[in-house]
Amino acid sequence: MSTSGRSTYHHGHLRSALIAAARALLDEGGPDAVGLREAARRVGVSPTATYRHFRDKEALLAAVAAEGFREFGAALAEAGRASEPLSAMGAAYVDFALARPGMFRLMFSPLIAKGELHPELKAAADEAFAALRRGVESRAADGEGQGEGVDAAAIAAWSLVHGLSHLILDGVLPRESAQAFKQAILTPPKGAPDLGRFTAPKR
Amino acid sequence: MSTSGRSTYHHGHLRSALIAAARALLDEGGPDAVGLREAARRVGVSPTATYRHFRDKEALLAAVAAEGFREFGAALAEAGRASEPLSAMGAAYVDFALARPGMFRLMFSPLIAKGELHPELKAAADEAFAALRRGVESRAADGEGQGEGVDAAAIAAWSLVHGLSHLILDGVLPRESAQAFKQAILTPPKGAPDLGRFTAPKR
DNA sequence: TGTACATCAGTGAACGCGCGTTCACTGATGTAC
DNA sequence: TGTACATCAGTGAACGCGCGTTCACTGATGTAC
Repeated sequence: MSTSGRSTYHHGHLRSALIAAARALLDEGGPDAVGLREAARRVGVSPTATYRHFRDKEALLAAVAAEGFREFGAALAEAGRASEPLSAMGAAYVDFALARPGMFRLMFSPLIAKGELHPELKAAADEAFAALRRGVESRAADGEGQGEGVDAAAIAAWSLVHGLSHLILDGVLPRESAQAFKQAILTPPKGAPDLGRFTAPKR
Repeated sequence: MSTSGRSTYHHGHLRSALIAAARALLDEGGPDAVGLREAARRVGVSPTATYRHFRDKEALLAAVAAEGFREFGAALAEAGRASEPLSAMGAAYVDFALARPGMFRLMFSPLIAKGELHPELKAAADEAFAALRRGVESRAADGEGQGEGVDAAAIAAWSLVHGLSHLILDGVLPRESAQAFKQAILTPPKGAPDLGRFTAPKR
């Protein structure tokens, strides 16, 4: 029952407890603030115990990021069921980034990009991105630009929300205006940006 | 003459040499790889000597980032003189990010965002952003959406190139396709995304 | 033209810190007979 | 129903590392007279 005042020698849910601790550190100080020792300390366990559950620090980070991608993907998928999927997903994207900056950064950190080493992470990330793509495709379907244009449209839309998220997160754009920005940018006042017009890139 | 095999007790250009070393570290391993000790080591000087020229590590990073912003601003300003300023500037933005990932990351790192503490950095950043804004304004001027729309348009265009840069840098989108992406996204095939149509956000 | 001396730009040793990881270990659990 | 024993999940001490920063210092430079 108590997390810190553990009385039994065996923890019981150490793996998930470590992930939770790592997430807390992530929230507090970003990816750089996550450490095996500190996570173990918070859980009330020796640093060594960590290695029962994770091969190394990177494995812990990968597990955390995988959780993040699963939640991210779920949020995007749900937004995709709205009446205006594209703008709802864009809003969901930015909301996620602003609500969990540390997690967002970790998810897109280059450390984690070595996907092959962490299949669980790769799967979760792939699915989140697939949800994103589905949203753009649904939109392109009732516009004119199909096939070719979809890739570029997806990339443009993705870049837009991703960039907006980062600019706010990094303190370049004011945080308070996030809502206004989102609405202004994501709900075109009719006849405005059709992102499905471009030619597709190679891949 | 020789940088490493220094014979004189006094270095002569230690400040700029440290900045250069820090830039090299930045290129090699990103912001986290920059350290006072390592920079000093590369210049062939004791760690302590650093403190003659920089109050602390953050001051060194700020000086480096300021250089980055000056070069960034110059590149943007030059692109702004092209026949299609907006797309030229977008291309210049992404080029800069891809050519100097470490610098780009440092420039937008939250550590540095405490602008007030580093006036030189703040000035350089402000000017770069002003150049960016001028580009968008020039475009909005010959379209219909003026005044109100400019802020949102600038933010949208900025978000687009910023997000694209990050997605490529982070290995989410393939690097090889950068050129194709840039062209597809930034040179609208006529009648496509007019980013000047939105209502302006609060600030 | 020479010299005293303040100022400037470095040195070298040391501090405390927190980190990831390895080692040999011990306490708890659960399964086979 | 009890017991032997393999397996599992932890402990505790130690490793080497590199970091930012401070201290008291010394060598070089340049200026005033």
